[in-house]
Parts: sequence; structure tokens; C-alpha cells
Amino acid sequence: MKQHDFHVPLCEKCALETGSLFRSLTPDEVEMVNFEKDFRQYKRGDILYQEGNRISGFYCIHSGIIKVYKTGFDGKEQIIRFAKPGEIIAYRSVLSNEVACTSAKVIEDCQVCFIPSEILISLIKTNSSFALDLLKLACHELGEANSFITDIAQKTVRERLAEILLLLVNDFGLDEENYLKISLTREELANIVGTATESVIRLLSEFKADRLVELNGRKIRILNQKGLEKISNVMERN
Amino acid sequence: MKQHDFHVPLCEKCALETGSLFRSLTPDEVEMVNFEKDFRQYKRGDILYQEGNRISGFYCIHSGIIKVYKTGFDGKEQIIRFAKPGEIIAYRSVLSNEVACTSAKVIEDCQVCFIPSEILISLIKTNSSFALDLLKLACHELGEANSFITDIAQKTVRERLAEILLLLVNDFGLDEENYLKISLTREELANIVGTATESVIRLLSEFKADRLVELNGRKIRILNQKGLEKISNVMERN
DNA sequence: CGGTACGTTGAGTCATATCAACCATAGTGG
DNA sequence: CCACTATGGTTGATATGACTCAACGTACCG
Repeated sequence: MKQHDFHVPLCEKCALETGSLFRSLTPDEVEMVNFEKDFRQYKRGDILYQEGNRISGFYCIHSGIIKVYKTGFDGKEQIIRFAKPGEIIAYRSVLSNEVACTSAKVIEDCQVCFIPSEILISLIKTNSSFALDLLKLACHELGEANSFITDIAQKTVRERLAEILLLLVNDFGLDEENYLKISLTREELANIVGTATESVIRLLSEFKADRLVELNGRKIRILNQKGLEKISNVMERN
Repeated sequence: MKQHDFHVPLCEKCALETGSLFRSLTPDEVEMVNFEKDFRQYKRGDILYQEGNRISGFYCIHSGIIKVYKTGFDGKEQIIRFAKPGEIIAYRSVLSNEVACTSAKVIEDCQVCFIPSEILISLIKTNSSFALDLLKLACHELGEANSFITDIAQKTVRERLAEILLLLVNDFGLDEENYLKISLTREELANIVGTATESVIRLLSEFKADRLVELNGRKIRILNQKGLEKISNVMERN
């Protein structure tokens, strides 16, 4: 532990480390973002913004994990995606000029930079390769959303749970002992998969019985990735 | 009926009529698009492109309706969206530089313009308000996709069907007799809602029994919009 | 006239949601 | 320090929405 673990991260450095969107900015532009941004820290459970809020900027994650979710008619959460270091959230609302259509809550304590809308808009106007990168990002997310729609509409809960586990492996990785690095409650898992908490619990213990995973409380150890792939019926990636 | 109903539509005129994306282009740019584009006509059932194709441009719809869908593991279609005059499709693949993640098939005979990728990229690079509009478009679609994910994950088939009917009313409108202007097979309806054809049929006749709709083959007459809203549990729009 | 695609209905099944009870853990306040 | 409460996890019993399968009707088309 460093003594002063507390200074505001520099965008330049952060962009290099995390491969964030800002890599396509000029040094001057990075400098501007650095100057205009607001550094913030949050703890697990904190809410960055909520559905319906009008948002005056977007967030770039420096450390930690955030869940982005929608609240359904009956109050149930549907997790749309996670954001991890280098990723940005809330840019959708800023750009489409609509109020937030999702809420964002901290899953793992995090440090983020808040960047005012005007900066984003002006960067898009002045730096076309940044604009293009942003478009690519949005389009890529759109593609993922489309796949997810198809999955939820057509696959069983069992298939989806297996698929989500693999997706989490992909996004967050495993530690030396093959434990998923991200730790979620059963309810959160259910809110990704789009099912009831009890169903997740039952299916996870089936997976355990089939020696696909091992369960230690919230920690999930992946024992047989091939097996999960088989269950999930994942289609080949593009 | 004009005698020569066959000439290639001018983007300038089309953009005005349909309110397409191209309204934010300069006259010169419109001229360029006009020059570079390729006019094409398709009939119901024709396929514009298929999942997995590498695409060398995008399509701007001048007339007709197209369905954009993904094919699931077992070959079942999931309709992602429709495209009608003034809207563009396949821009996602062009921009994210990935192969098509959807297929596009004609629902109502249509006339479209095919515009090469390079044009799109160069417009983005040179006209920042066009880039911004495109970003807005992508972000808006992303918002809709997110809502749809939540709906499919949380609502019953009954609720979703009611919602989709309302959505079709919104997107395509009703004629003088309150018939939905877009005409879909039961299977297509099922492939939007994410259910089995039989379920759509059964629910539609329930709706009919409840005097919410009237059915004349493929034509659906909306009798009680409020009632459908109640069933669908639509949340207030932003 | 036979063929093909679409629509409809009924019956049976199964996956998943719901409801209820219970346990474990940790944090809180008296 | 202990009861108290909240939160999350687990399991069982039961209900049911929705899918599947199968049969049949209907309409259009060459």
C-alpha cells in the first residue's frame, strides 16, 4: 500500500492502463479532460445515478465495478451490463439527450471521473476519430444487446445461466484458483439472467452436482468451462 | 400514378419527406451521396443481407418495410426491429467493423439506396453534426434495446404481446378504420414477442374476446388502446 | 386439383415462478 | 454481551404459463 493512494488519476495514464476511449485523444484534449473532470469515490451499494435523472455528464471508471440496470414494472432489477475500469457509463443519456433510462450502482468500491456533457460533445465535434471510436463503442454495445435479446427470448434459464457465467469469466476473468473475480449475490445473478433468485440457486447446485462449478458462498469456481459452453449453446463469435 | 414511377429518388427530397438522417448534411454532401449510392428494389421475402455477411455499406429505406432479425440457436428468428422509410440499416456492422450480426428481409416491397461504407466513414469524419446525429441514433436504439431486454426478461407473453401491438401502432400507425398499417404473419408477431406462434394466436383471440382487437386474417383492428396499455403495463415514456 | 404456407384448436407436459419455511451471518442498539 | 433485525442463501411443495405436438381448416397459386 502506498501512503498516498489518494491522488486523482491522470487520464493519460489511466487511458494507457485500461485502454479506455480516451486513447484516441490528442495530448491537449486529454489535458482538457483532466482539467474539467471531477474525481469521485464510491462504496459498494452507492448509487451513481437513477433512472429518470437528467444527467449532466458521463462517468469513466478508474477502478471498481458498477452495475447498470433497469427497474421493471414490479420493481425488479434487470441488469443490463457491468462497467469496469476504462469503461464509460451514462454516455447514452448524454448523447441521445434523454433522461437516464438506467440506474447505476456500485458492486465493488470504485473510483470514477465525472466528465461534463459539454466536454463530450465538444470532443465529438472537434475530434472525428474520437467520434468514430465512440460510434464503434455504441454499435458494439448495440450488437451485444441484440444478442442478449435473442438469448432471453429463446433460451432456457439453464442455458442462459451457463452463458452468463461464461460471460463473466470473459469480462472479469478468474483468479489463480479459477474463482470468478467478480462476486455477485444470487439475486444479482438472477437479475442478469432474467429469472427468479431461487431458480439460480437450484441451477447452480445442479451445475455443482455435475462438477461444472464449485460454490463457496458468493465465490464461484469454474471447474469445467467446456461443459458450460455445451449447456449454454453459445454460437461462435464473429 | 405517374407514368415514370421508376426514377431513382433524390436524397435531398427523400430526406425532407422522410426526415432521414441525411437532413444534417450539406448540399454538397447530399450531392455526393446521391452520386455514389446504388438504388435497389426488393420484393416481399427478399433478403438484403444475412447474419455473418461482411457488409460493404449500409441501406437507407426509401419505401417499404424491412425486418431486421437474428437467428437463434435452433433456427428460430428473433425480430430485433423494423426499418421504414427514412431509416437506415446495417450501419451498425459498418461502424463496429464486425460482420453482420443480423439479417434483413423485406416485409413490404421496398426501394432502398445502398451507400458504400467509405461514404459513411468520410461523412462522419468531415461533418461532426452528422456524426453526432448518428451517435444519437445509435444511442436511442440502444435505449430501446435495453427496455426490450427488461420487458422480455420480466413480463409475461400476454403483457409483451399487448405492448408490441401498441408499439406497432406507434411506429406504423392505423388507417381510417383503425387497422394496423403493418401486416405481419402470426409467426412474425411471435418472433417479435419472443414466443410460440400458437401462443400469439391464442392470446390474440383472447384479446378479441375481450373486445380489445378485431381480427380479419392478417389485418388487426385496434378497438381499445387504453385496454391494451393496461394489460401491457407500459411505463411512462421519458 | 394438389401443393404449400399460414392459421387455429385441443391436449398433455414441463420448466420455471411463486410461496413458505428455515438457516446463517453480520451489524445494531440497549 | 445478548437479543434483535436485516440480508442473503437454501430447500421443498405447489401452481401455472407457455411450449410442444398433432390434427385439421383455409386460402391462395401454379
